[in-house]
Amino acid sequence: MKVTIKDIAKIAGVSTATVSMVMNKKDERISDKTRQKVLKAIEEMGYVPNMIASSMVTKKTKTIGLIIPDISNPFFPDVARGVEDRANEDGYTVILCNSDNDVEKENAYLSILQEKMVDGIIISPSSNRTEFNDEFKKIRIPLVTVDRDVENIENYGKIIVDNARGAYNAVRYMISRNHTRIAHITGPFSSITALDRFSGYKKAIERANLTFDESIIFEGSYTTDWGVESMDHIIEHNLDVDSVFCGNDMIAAGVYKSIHNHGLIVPDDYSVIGFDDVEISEILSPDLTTVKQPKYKIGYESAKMLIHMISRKEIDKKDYILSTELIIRDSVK
Amino acid sequence: MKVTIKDIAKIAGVSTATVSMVMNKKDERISDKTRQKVLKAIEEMGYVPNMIASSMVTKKTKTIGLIIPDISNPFFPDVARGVEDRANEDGYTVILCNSDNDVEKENAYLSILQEKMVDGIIISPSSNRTEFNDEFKKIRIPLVTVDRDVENIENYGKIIVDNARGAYNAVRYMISRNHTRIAHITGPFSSITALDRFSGYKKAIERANLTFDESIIFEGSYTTDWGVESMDHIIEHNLDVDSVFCGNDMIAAGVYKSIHNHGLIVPDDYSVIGFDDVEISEILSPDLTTVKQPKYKIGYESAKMLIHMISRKEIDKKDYILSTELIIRDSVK
DNA sequence: TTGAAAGCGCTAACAT
DNA sequence: ATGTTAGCGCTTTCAA
Repeated sequence: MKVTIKDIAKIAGVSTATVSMVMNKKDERISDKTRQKVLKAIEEMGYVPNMIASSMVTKKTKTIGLIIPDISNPFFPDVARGVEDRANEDGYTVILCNSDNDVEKENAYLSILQEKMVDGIIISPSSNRTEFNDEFKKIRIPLVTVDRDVENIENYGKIIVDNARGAYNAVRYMISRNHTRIAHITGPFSSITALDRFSGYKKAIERANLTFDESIIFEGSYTTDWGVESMDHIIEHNLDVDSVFCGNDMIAAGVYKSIHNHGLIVPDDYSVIGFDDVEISEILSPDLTTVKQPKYKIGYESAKMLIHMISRKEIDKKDYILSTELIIRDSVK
Repeated sequence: MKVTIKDIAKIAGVSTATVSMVMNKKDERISDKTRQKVLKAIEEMGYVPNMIASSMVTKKTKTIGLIIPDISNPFFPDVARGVEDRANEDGYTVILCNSDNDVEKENAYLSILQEKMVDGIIISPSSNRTEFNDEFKKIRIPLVTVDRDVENIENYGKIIVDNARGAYNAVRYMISRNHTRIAHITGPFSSITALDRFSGYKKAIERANLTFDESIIFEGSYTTDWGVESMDHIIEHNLDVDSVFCGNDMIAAGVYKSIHNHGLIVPDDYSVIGFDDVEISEILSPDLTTVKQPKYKIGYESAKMLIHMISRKEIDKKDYILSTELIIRDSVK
């Protein structure tokens, strides 16, 4: 039989109310003698408080939900880590949910989390989500969206990364190093991040009075394969290109591959810049110059904002825009 | 005000027991008319069942805890994903905990998880754990250990990977390709996996009647830096080595780096084999030959075993040993 | 400084 | 086929 607060009360010869108070450090006015008796009983019996029962009355589970597309995507582990670290600081625990960018799955998790009475939710919404008058609208607990922006939902917090500016700075850097024909290999334009990075690229090109050339824009997926394929095309068709700005580091890795496969050299033959700064950027040789996303910080700050919303019982509408940082390594001539 | 089962009962003009029954699909003997009334009320009121209250009586939270050293370590996201997928199949949700290989933190999570009344725990125990007569012994709920083995605890499940055999096969492969001076750059021998891989290496060397040479064993950490440092040493001291078997892929990445930095070529100058098969092994050029760990499967099977233990209410002691696979790519001559 | 007791929202045994 | 009711283990007034 599980030992409960009643057992402790009996052993210590006090009431359950007293035990509860010392457990929760609301024991300023409990005599030291009583406190010791209680503590001793707890120790001896190996009492483990039942937080479910406590949640029942306090209406707090000290749990938050984290919904992301896929923890296997190298972008998210650091985000998750940031969330967990911040949550942990305030005694929260986090439930991890992978949505696979599937709106159905996302909705399912959204409602399970609410049934489990989590105190709040952090979500990186599926890029396929088009209708927001559904599950999202029904959410009555604190919510913060991350990374991908979502229109039409109210009463929620928002952490975003300034992708456009990150891209802009990267391309400007290339231009400052005398590159004039900068290709852009990007992820799908159905994703807002890809769109934003593209717009930053374009703006930098135009501001520098270079000609924007659609034929050296390669829209595809955020994968190594897409990087290889696009770069193969550039090299084999002998396109007039001196450098390439990649939508993310995976694409950049593919670009490296293609360049090496053709017996060419980074940055001598082509300069390359990536985006994200995942682990691989320091593994590639030469080390990849890339736009660093504050992944850990994204997670950390979103948890911070959420917890703030939870404890203030008020909705904190302020958006939080995080900026990127250009990490200059060795892939630009 | 939150709507509760009572409200639904009132609106539908039935008892809470009835509502409960239709909610839980235990409604074979509820008339169709009543069921419809209930369903309609639930729909109209936007009723969200309170699972905490239900856990209170059923003693099941449908939640499992997952304790790993660090989700940012590229080995774990796939494991976590496997756990979540299997858990999800049976309606379980998972709480993610990062221990940082810190026994204190691990113990803290172990007790929090029990307070939260999780139905079971999957843990990749800290390699620093030496005493098992502590928190571990006190655990009264289903538990399965993963990846790292732990002695002296009973009543738990166990998923292990045959590291020794994986290493053995890798080294044998190198030998079959006429390598005779195979260096081994490995992680810390405080970790059982490093020890096992080393023993596999040694066995392969000895079985082939090659001489085991301690001076080409480099024990350090599972990092790129350690790979660079060790390989630099090998090259700069001109050690008699024709190939290197690495304790993991990060080390192999460092080895590549060092080789490239010295203007040498993989595999022409040195053949290289890694361990784990994380994403980077396909990003390195040439593609890295490596020993693949079934990361996703490790997670999936551990969750499967755990859920089995949970639902059978009996402890399933059988260990489950997963094997590795040598993925032959282009880094061995 | 401490205890008694109500009640959180639900399920399950027992009635009807 | 459906309703009544007693808890589950805790916290929190309110009394003493």
